[in-house]
Amino acid sequence: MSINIPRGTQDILPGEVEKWQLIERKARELCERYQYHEIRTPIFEHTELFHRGVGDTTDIVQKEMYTFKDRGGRDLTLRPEGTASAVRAYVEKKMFGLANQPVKLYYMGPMFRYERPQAGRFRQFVQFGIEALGSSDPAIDAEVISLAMNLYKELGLKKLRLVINSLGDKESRNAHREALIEHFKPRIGEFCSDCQTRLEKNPLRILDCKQDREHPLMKTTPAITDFLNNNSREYFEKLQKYLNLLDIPFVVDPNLVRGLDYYNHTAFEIMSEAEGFGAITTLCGGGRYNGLAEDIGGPETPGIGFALSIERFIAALDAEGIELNLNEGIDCYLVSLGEEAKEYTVGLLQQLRQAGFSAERDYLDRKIKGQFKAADRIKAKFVAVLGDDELKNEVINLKDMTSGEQKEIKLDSFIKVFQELQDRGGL
RNA sequence: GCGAUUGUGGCGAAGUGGUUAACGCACCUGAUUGUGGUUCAGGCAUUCGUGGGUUCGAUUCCCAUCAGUCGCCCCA
Repeated sequence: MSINIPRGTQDILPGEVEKWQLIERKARELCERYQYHEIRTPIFEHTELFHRGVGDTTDIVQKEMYTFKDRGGRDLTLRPEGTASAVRAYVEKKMFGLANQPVKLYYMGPMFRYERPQAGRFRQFVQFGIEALGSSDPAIDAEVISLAMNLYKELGLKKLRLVINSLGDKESRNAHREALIEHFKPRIGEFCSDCQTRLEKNPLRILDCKQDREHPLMKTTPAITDFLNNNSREYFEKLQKYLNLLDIPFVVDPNLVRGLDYYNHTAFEIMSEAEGFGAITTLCGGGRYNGLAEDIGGPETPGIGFALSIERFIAALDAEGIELNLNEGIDCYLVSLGEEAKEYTVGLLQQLRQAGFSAERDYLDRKIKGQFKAADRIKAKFVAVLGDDELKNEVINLKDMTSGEQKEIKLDSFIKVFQELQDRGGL
């Protein structure tokens, strides 16, 4: 029996990996423009970090973590998300003391959650995320959102839906929480068992329940918007003003509740509205997490960020039928006939590559026909044929594969002629 | 954790309780002894996911198991 890939993981093969590379390149380039700088943190952390950072009541911590003990008995966990690590590093490396403030970071890499895989959900998946630490200006909330939106747009996504909400500050949240409990308590028996346990632990999550969506009480829930104190309300209004200023369309959804405990004030989600997308449409999620740094043992620090999955990004591109501009094809394929010519093309191939061209040759002792087929298959723009005749006359036959034209070129000037050819774009 | 569904060559996909398991694509060879994308002819499964059972006989029936896919919960 051969061994196969672990459940919920993927091999990304050549042909598909180019999409990843393009998105990764775009993301880095965009971060550069926005002045977010990469941070690389370990793929595993002390389990405690996620208990404190992500929150004990979350599904992630309760049932989705890859937790293990190392040989020294340390309790470690493969990171299920990126924010906790980034903030841990921020605190541990005392980045709050840097001259450059706010601290703007980005990361890209694999995350791990033990879940049943389905469309858009994996056990190992790749997130790109950014974090802005040290500013509580709603303008930076807008900046964070705009970076995500721009990344999607620059790669061609159109069917996007940005949903925002405010969870308010601590005071607002508590007031809302009390109101929710009061609202649901009298008839909580009519709700699903999950919601019944949510009532005391985290009543906000009831709003997210899909099972009880039709219950009459769900239509009259006290909205967080009505419980925002002046400070929170003002913050939310400013954010909306900035989003309008940036021409970023959005809808306010008072029921938007993010699954992680650390969020307050701004919460947002970007979803794909493409037809034929799977059941999971969330491409990107994020929000403000003032207080998280403190929970981890650092100074009081405001922060905001998002995370998006590359897998879902690609799924959205595919769903919208967007062809990425991946440069395909190689510059030159060398066909050789006979042992002597073959030896010669080994050197020629090297020269082409050193001159900056993508070039390939046959390594399977194929006949000329087979070599041409191979050249065609990898979309060679040109094929250079070197046989005994050419070698004798010190020439090489260069064929333009799009036009079919063929020309004899002096062997010793081949690289130079080939270079000139590129500027003209053909024979 | 729960549910549905699928598992036949490199890929897609028929099929039947019984000597040789369709077909398409891809690939290889030749027609064309040094020129690709077209055509034609040939070639390409000694595990029909794995293990067990029923049977004279199972790829087809039953059970178990593993894996994939999709959905629920929740999330990126």
